[in-house]
Amino acid sequence: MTRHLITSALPYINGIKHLGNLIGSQLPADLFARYQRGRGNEVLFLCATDEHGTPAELAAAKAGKPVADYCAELHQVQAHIADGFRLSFDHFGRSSGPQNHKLTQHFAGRLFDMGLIEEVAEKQVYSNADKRYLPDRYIEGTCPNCGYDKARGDQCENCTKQLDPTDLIDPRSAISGSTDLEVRETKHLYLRQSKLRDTLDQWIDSKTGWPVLTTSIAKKWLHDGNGLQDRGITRDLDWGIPVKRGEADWPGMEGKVFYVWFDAPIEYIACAGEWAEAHGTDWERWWRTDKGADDVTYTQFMGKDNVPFHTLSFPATILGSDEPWKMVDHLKSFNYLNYDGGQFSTSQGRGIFMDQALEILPADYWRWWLLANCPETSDSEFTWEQFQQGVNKDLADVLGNFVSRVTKFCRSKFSEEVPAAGSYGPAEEALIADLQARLKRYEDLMDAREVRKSAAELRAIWVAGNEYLQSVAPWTTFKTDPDAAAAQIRLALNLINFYATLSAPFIPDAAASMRAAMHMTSDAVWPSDVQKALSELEPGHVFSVPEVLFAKITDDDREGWETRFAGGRAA
RNA sequence: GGCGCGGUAGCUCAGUUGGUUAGAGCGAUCGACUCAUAAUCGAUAGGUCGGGAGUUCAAGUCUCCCCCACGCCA
Repeated sequence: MTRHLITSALPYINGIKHLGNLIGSQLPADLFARYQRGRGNEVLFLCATDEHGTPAELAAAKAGKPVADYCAELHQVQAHIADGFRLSFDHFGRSSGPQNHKLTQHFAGRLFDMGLIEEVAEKQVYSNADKRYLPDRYIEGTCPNCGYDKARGDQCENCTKQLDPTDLIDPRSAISGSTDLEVRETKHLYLRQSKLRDTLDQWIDSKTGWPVLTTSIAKKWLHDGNGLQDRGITRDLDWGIPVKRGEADWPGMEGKVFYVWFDAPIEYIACAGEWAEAHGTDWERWWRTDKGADDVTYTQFMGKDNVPFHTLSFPATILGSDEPWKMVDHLKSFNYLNYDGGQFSTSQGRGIFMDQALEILPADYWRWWLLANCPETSDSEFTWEQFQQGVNKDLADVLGNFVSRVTKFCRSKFSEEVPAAGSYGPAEEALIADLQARLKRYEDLMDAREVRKSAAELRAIWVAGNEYLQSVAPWTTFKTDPDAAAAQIRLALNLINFYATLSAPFIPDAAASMRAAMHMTSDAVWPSDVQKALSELEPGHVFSVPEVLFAKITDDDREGWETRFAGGRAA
């Protein structure tokens, strides 16, 4: 039995995520977690909300709530929706939790001791009206280059010129519009990750089997221009983890907090602590190589925008601490899912959001289509027509209808019991051999975290059942040799169970329905031996004809949704 | 502008270290079957592999240039 630590990139707290966010990290992570559990391996699957930073503060202010209350509320909302999508986190934590406070402060102190943190004095824009320092992108003004009057302090979106806030003409706060701004000098901590460049470079070189996307992004940041740059890890904000050196105060850093990118990945570890606390168990055997985590395989899932933090910043934090923390073994990154010719956009409310998706269809529909079409090697695209076609064909026609035709045939010609007569012959042996080979391919692809190809192989396994039925044609056999037909349908009934177990990582609800229809009460066991698995249902075993597993998406449904989701999301 | 990932059948995508007639699913057409959610199964058609040049006995697969789309630029 192997042990798998699995984390999904942490969704930011300021609202409900869209399907592009879902397929970029949480859903493939869940697929892998469910698969590994299905194989009988030990899994710890963690995720959490990423709660600190200016956007959270602003969202809370907009909602008229204290930021802590706002985050607590949105955490519940996100947890509920995650549950709706059947994301099987062992723990869904919060980066604002006490464990993360302590651990983040520990890492900062440790990095300081190792000479990897320095204090830097820098100038920042302070808004008297907002009573806060403004991040560059929250300062607007006229671009000195092109005259665009809504240029941001980091870059002009019109002419793309990169700017400093002080370059702007007539700068104003993007939050309040106030022009009562002043430049103040403030001190911040910088993580000297440039000192770790060679270490990180070698570490990444030692990894094989990572997506090209992952390594190419990491390498670019390591070698581009002047190489890896040091980064500020503190901010002048109220909402965050107070800057401390371990448990001690940090002179000169009073009133400052750690920057969100520093504390968020540390939550991966703290989240295990939260989980352990809730279950009265030990988390260090998952995270400390000196305490049993040596045999853990750690896989991270994330969208490509998160790759630099996971390949460089977070490893710099861990390696820099010179403590025996578990490092990531496999870093699976995804491209973006587009929506109908453009991007999904949280800020513009463009696309389909997780709560809306669940309002119109069961989770399995989304899980299947998103995983089978995930943006694995390049950006991919969601269109309603393709979604409708894909779901109807794969789930309703190929899999769902298979269950229907088999159970209903048996009920009408025999009974709602597994028929006993006849025995498996050459056709059945051939099918079993074929399935054994396909199962091996499926396992290999799933082990390699090849999402699309795994879905394609699973679908081919479903198709094999239809091919078999079509070739042996029990409805014809029945007329001349009912015993042979009985054996054929006995095999087909067993296939339903077989499919349920294999498909559960993709479509857990439907898989459960299939097992329930077959009156399976024990936990599913991975069907490593196909021959054995297809004899699991004994003659006389009672089953039920289930409700339609997947109702089809009609053209009317599709057109209605196309219209409903054509505009932005109503605020 | 720099860099990154792509540009393969109508659509969505596979194509190891260059090597026999470039593959899959969907869609389309034709046929088979009738147990089933008008489902299933089979067959057929469809590509000068973005464009050009080069290396090679041989390039979708390597080199150079160009075009297009998307993304990143702390």
